[in-house]
Amino acid sequence: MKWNDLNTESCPVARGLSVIGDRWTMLVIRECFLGIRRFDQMQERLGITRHVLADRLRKLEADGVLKRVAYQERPLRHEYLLTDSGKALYPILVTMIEWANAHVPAENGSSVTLISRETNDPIEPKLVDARTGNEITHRTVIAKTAG
Amino acid sequence: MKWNDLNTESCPVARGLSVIGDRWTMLVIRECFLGIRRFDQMQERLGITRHVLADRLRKLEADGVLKRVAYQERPLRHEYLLTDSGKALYPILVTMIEWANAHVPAENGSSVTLISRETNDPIEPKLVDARTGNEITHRTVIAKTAG
DNA sequence: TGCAGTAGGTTCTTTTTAGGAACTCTTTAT
DNA sequence: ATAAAGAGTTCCTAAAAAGAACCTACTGCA
Repeated sequence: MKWNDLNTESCPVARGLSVIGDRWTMLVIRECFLGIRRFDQMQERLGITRHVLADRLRKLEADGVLKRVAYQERPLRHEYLLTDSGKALYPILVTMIEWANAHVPAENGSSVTLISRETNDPIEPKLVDARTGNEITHRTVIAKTAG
Repeated sequence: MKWNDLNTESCPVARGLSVIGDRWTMLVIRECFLGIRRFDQMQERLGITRHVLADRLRKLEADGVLKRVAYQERPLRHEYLLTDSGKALYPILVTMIEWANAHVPAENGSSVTLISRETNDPIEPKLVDARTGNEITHRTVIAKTAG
């Protein structure tokens, strides 16, 4: 199977990966959540090559995750903003942060944690079923294929 | 920045991606959650090349996500099982499924949804703070760099 | 008028990674 | 003795990413 066939798959994991399953894409998204909007700024912060960054931004725009918005004419300049679909990636980012903090040790001690914007208290992400409030684990939930 | 420098970064997003930020890795993990344990079975189901699959399994084992366990001697054969660290990836898989179902249309209508193992009811994943029960969104939570 | 600077790319060239197919090795099954 | 299963490895080609330089409007300044 070629990589590009993934997004035609019925499995949502494969479809999701066809958009964000790439070495750089989630880092670009991270920058967007941190308020970074411009090409050069992203390029410098990430250390990504300009070529690859241009490519990823194009793809993310095509996939409806980012939108390219002019912030000035003459010369025409654009910035990249998260769409609603892009903002909806936040839970993925948060669960990744949580997993990595717990399971991938940083080589230098420092790290990044999540805190409440209101109270400054650290938060402890947990995935629950909105209907019942029960925690979601691989023991309580299964995937089901629907026609 | 080279890809391999990512895992030394203090950002947990980058560290997480150094393990799972790859075209195939989460699909291999998906197979594991579906109970697939053997090389040939994974290879056939995924359509991945044997070469790349062998490489990914080696890396996942090195990163402590999978463990390689002998299920027979003579000839010696191994199977791949999720470690605790690997099982802890389940919330990432679930949030990805949820996002893709909402934001990446399948080209053929069919899809996969999550249901409760007990009641068979569909579940609706939601990320909350375990301490307060409040939903986590990019408006309520920020990242903080520590030490 | 000309020169430097800024923003957002594109064009090379070289290295890495992936795809595709065939081959190996060990052991049981026919 | 021959074939098949299971888990890879080898080799060779094609696609992507790294790295650096270059291009195209402008603006501001001397």
